[in-house]
Amino acid sequence: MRRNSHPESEAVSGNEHLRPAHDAMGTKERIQQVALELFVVHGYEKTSLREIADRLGITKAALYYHYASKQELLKSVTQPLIDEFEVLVATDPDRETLLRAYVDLLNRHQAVFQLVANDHASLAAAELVERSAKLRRETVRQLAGPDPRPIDYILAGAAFSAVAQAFSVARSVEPDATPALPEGAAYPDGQELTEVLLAIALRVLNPAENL
Amino acid sequence: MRRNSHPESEAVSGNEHLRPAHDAMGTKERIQQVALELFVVHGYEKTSLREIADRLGITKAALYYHYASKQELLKSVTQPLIDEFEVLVATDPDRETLLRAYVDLLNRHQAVFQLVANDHASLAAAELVERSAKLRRETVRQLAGPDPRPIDYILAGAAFSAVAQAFSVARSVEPDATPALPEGAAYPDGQELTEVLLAIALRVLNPAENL
DNA sequence: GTCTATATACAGATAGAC
DNA sequence: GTCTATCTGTATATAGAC
Repeated sequence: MRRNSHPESEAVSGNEHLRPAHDAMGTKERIQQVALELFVVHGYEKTSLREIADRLGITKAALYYHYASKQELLKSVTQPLIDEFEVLVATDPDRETLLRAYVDLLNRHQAVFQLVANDHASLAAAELVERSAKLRRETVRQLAGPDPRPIDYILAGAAFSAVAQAFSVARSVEPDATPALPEGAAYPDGQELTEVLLAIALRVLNPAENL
Repeated sequence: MRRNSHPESEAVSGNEHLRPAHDAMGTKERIQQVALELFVVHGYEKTSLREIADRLGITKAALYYHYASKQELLKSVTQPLIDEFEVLVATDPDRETLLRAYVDLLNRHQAVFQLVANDHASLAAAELVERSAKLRRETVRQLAGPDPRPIDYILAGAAFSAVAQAFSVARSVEPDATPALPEGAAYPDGQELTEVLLAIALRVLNPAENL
């Protein structure tokens, strides 16, 4: 990968005002933040670097100082979630631990989840199609339990998806797609929401005998 | 490149006054079919008209004889599913009827579901963001039952999503994302699959008291 | 109904000044 | 670290011949 220079170290050189790692890091993070927002709304392919730059009040060329390409910018946005998820499944946790950790991931990487779940094109551009498929395969396998029958895989997939969707409703990720709540009513959140999501998953994961 | 100027379908040439567009229908449908396949795999924005034309053995310009724009082609592909879905929810069916009809929709419009579920950009380009949000809102409302509390909406969303995901696993819509089955094992299909999906939904939709 | 050729637009990306 | 200016590729869409 090509690097123009190291913005973090250069600012400390002279007698300028303090513009340490702070400034460069701040810009990179603001770029990621704006890019993520636009990717989620318009999709990766439909979002142009011009649009990102305009929103930030800079030019396209300035973007290229921070990221070598549009693809690199996308990867930098999706990487933390994928890496964390892979570490999680690699520990081969039990059902409940896995589900709780998954809900924690949903909470901390909400927007990135929304992006990769709704925009396959961004998965492809980030070269994550295979890795994310493997993640889903592994998660389903762990949820399906030992000696799974076909129906157990179906239930595991359903439970996995139900948790994410229930989270999406409770956190109003797509407000237009959910009925409005009456005055005074509110969705559970925090630890209470985690318990609800866990309970939903366990409902689905009940043994298949009575199907 | 193929230069055949008369594809087929002279069978009804005596009936132009009754079915004037019949000649073009075959070609139009082949275009839709190829377009849908490519949209699903690469996403709407990443699929070029050149790619569609090449796959059909014609040129881009020929495409424009059949569809006024790329957007019109997309709309013609997504319209049948959306229209049918809207008719369905407009009948305000009971839970079980709705779920069975939904599974029927999944079966008959599998690829279109896959497209709009995984590619928000195509929803936007087809100007279906609002309509599909309303469809989901209405479906969730009907699944949540009368006098729903917040938790009932959460359960309804979870159940809705669980059915689609369970269907996707059982029909191996994304084979790489599902663990391989052992020799001789197979997923349920047809009426049996419908019953399984219904049972999963009803598991989730159980009253919320024991959450 | 399909072709060749082209108009037009805008995307991602680079060069070099400041 | 950001700018202006530009290169290059490719996309949608159109014009007009056959």
